[in-house]
Amino acid sequence: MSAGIEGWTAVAQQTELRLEKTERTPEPVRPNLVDLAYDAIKRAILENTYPPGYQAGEMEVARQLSMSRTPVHEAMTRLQEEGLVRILPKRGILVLGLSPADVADIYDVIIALEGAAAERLARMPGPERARAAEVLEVCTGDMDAALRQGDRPAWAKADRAFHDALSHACGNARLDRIVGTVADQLHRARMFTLSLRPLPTASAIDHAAIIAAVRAGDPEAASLAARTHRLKARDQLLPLLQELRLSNI
Amino acid sequence: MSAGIEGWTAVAQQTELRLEKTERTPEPVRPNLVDLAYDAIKRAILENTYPPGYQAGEMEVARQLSMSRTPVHEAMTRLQEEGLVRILPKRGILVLGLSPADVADIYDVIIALEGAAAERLARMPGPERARAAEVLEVCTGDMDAALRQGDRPAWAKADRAFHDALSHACGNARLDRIVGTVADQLHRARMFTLSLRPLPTASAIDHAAIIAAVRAGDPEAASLAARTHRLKARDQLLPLLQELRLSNI
DNA sequence: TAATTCATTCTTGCATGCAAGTTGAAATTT
DNA sequence: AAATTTCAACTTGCATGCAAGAATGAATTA
Repeated sequence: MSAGIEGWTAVAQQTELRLEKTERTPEPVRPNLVDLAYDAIKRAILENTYPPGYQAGEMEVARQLSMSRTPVHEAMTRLQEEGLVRILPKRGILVLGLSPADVADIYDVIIALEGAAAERLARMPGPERARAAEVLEVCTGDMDAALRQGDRPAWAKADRAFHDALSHACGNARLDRIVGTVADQLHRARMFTLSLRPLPTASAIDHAAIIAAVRAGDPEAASLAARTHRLKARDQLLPLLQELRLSNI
Repeated sequence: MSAGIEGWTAVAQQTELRLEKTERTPEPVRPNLVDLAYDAIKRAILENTYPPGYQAGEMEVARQLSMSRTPVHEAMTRLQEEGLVRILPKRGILVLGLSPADVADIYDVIIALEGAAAERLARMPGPERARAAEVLEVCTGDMDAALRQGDRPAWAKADRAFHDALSHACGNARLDRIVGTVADQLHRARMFTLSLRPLPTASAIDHAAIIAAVRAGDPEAASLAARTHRLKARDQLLPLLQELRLSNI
């Protein structure tokens, strides 16, 4: 499980958190404060504004978001369920880090589910497959473009878009949701090592293989390609994390 | 996604909900009311005390649990994330049903993840594999015993225990947690059709195959056996649900 | 009679109040 | 001086208060 760093000093003391509207929120017709708090805090964690080990009281976060404690409290509960923070009974929240073991676990889940998504996608009727393949190809194109310019953040964003599209297009909303949640957690680790890895030129080939299998309507091949792709990514990322000996991100 | 039944009459009007301690709760050193409410409501839904279409205000539920609205409110948010209820903006909560499509989606997720769990299990070092295999065998034994006595509920319970043990023993806490959540949702559908299905004598054989593959340390075979088992269950359950034309459970 | 408007009541979303529990340090003892 | 106890400030968990929004039904109009 997630291992937090107990004895850290709080770093992001007086940060101002923004309340922005994220896309993934279901249907925020009348946006409620809980969702706003949830999104803001989650973003702060994933973008390392709240680094692992950061400890804060609800009051403090509530002040930063200019709302009362109640919505923050609820948001924290949610975040704890996702494994991003731990609520220390009467001592506030602790932002958790990801150990290499955590990352490995997350990859297991993603590999299994994304494989299933690719398989499903390849089983869809032709027109839908073609449409999905086109979306995926656009993402891959964006990745190539970013790669040629050496723009790593843009590459990461396009890569993320590819994988989001993959699980989204498969038509299984639950699967999509779970993959999204788990991929969010991976995001931190990937961003952290983004500048340390060689430019991932191989990814484009992997993605092409997935797209081809989807186009061909070959579920087995699609699943295999998707899983292989993530496996390779995992085997590239994990040694880096262990080498860094940060042990936690 | 889950389709609720809009125009139902509330059935379980004055039910008294019990606050019992469930085993799955992480570490309830000092049990907080939110978890209590969450468990109680979830159990009520899964056991059909709150049937699909049941609509209730927070106040009402809070009274049944003899607590204030706040913990109930938080619990409802969690349950909505799991897809068990929908919060109707100012009209209370609606217990959702599972359409056959929902069940199919859930099976996709479980098949993928349980396959991964079995694979992981088969990759573990010998002693751990043996220990896990023994646990699994005990569950299978319980199933056989229940089957011989025609005790369907006992069989279902033992079957559940087998699958819980499988994902639990694989050592990936996140995977275990996700599978647990999703399997919970399946529980309703399975219980609903429990008396309508023929006695599932084939399950024992499937389980034996999984156990054998784990014992042999054959990840591929283990994964395949686990997935095949769930696939068969799905193909048996889904037609029944569609035939029942309840369309929602 | 049917449809529309209006008002009343109920319910939720969030803020705040209160009590229980925890932390950290001062004060006391050994 | 070290260890233990006591105490005060702070924080959370939950209850409650309040205001905004929605539903229901009455009253009015066509």
